Amino acid sequence: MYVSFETDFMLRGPAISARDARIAAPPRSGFLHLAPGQMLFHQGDSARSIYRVEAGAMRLRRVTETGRQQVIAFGYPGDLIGFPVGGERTCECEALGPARISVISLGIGATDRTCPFLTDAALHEIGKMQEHFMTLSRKSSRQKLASFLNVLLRRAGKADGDGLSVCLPMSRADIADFLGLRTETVSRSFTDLRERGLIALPEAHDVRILDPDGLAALAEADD
Amino acid sequence: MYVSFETDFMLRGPAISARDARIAAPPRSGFLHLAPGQMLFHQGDSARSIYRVEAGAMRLRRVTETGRQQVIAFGYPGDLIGFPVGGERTCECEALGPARISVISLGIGATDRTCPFLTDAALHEIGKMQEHFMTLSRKSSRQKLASFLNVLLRRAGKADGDGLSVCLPMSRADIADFLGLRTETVSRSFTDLRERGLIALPEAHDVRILDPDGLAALAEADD
DNA sequence: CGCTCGATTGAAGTTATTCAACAAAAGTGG
DNA sequence: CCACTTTTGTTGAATAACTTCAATCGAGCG
Repeated sequence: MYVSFETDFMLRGPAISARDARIAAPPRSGFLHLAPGQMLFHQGDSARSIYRVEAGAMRLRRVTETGRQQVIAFGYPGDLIGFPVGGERTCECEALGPARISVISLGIGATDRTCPFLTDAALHEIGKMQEHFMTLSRKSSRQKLASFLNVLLRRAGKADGDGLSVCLPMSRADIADFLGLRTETVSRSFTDLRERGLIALPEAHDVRILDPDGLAALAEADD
Repeated sequence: MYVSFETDFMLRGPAISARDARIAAPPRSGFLHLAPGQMLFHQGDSARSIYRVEAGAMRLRRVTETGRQQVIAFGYPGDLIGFPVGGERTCECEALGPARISVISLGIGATDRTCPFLTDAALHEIGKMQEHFMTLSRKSSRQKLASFLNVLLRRAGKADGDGLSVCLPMSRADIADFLGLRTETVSRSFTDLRERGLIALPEAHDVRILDPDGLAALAEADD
């Protein structure tokens, strides 16, 4: 979950491209049930699989040699996570709450039918990451938060009475780390959006979206 | 070119993984010679190929529906650029100076030998983009610039007498856009690095690296 | 030679961060 | 189940950082 609305691909499974209808869904070698805080994988783990989030939410975080940390993405149902680079996981992944994960084995052969699937998935991942670049740069703190909530709304928004609401399974610190801000700034931005009448915060991890259009407009605004 | 030091992969060509030695270099259907400012492709172009920069430098820029622009990456010799997502280019690409580009056709079949190549390339691209996330977030302007110069030094650094130098084919505005800053801030950061004795600027587009270790230390510092 | 564009610098204004205090929620152990 | 501790979230005030607006400088070009 970066800042992308292209959920169709991930939710429906791999695209069956017209130019090769033989591409099928990849084999799933099993399901995992994770407890809150449980690690799915660590940075540097050798890997021959990727994962699909089936339920719950995951946090992907990358750490540099110097100890600098950065939340790279959040994994929501339908998201593929854990793309191995050079046969290794490039970040660590932790469950934010109870989560169900399906394992997609990448097999061993180059002509394996998983290859086109993996290629397509990796290319879509690139597109989603590019979207996230647009959010990280040149936006104010409240615009970043508005963008973030906007994406979450489309990915995990639920009808709530006559309105919409989003649950935030991650901490303020996680959100701050993801958006390149401090937790205090995130907190202030939440307050800001609330005072502007765009959202309501019945609880810290439960956001009611009062003005979806206004939120989207703020997220994409040029000023 | 994001913020990655993993140049080996790109420079040597596709990795010949031990588990499938049949993976070969992809077919190259031709070379292109671009003039300064010439576009290689536009956002939204349909695509069945990727490109490899052979000489020169390219700028990749993404534009939103609202007109917001963002420099996503720079393409240096050895870099693969133009990964199509859903059969379309997701950004526009312009030559920063005279450039030579090789075209890598992605063929039409799923079992084509280009698939493992493309998969590997896309996965490496993901890793490089993750590195760039580390630079965009939570770094000061001079740390961002130091990181940028540090990468350029490793990608395009040349021995210059008894020292090192880097040529910057892009404008200050491009650098600012890439790092999520303003041109004035980039300019001030250059001055800052110069006054700290880390670099010298004989000309605006010609940087001498006086203290490579100090530059690298600043780029990764926690303070 | 004069023009234009890109780069730099200055000063003021805005925004985010830092440090600190407090409040609220979650976890712990009796 | 309640008191206690710890963690997490919010808010305030001061500082630092980046941006904005404006002016200047210099290189490239007609």
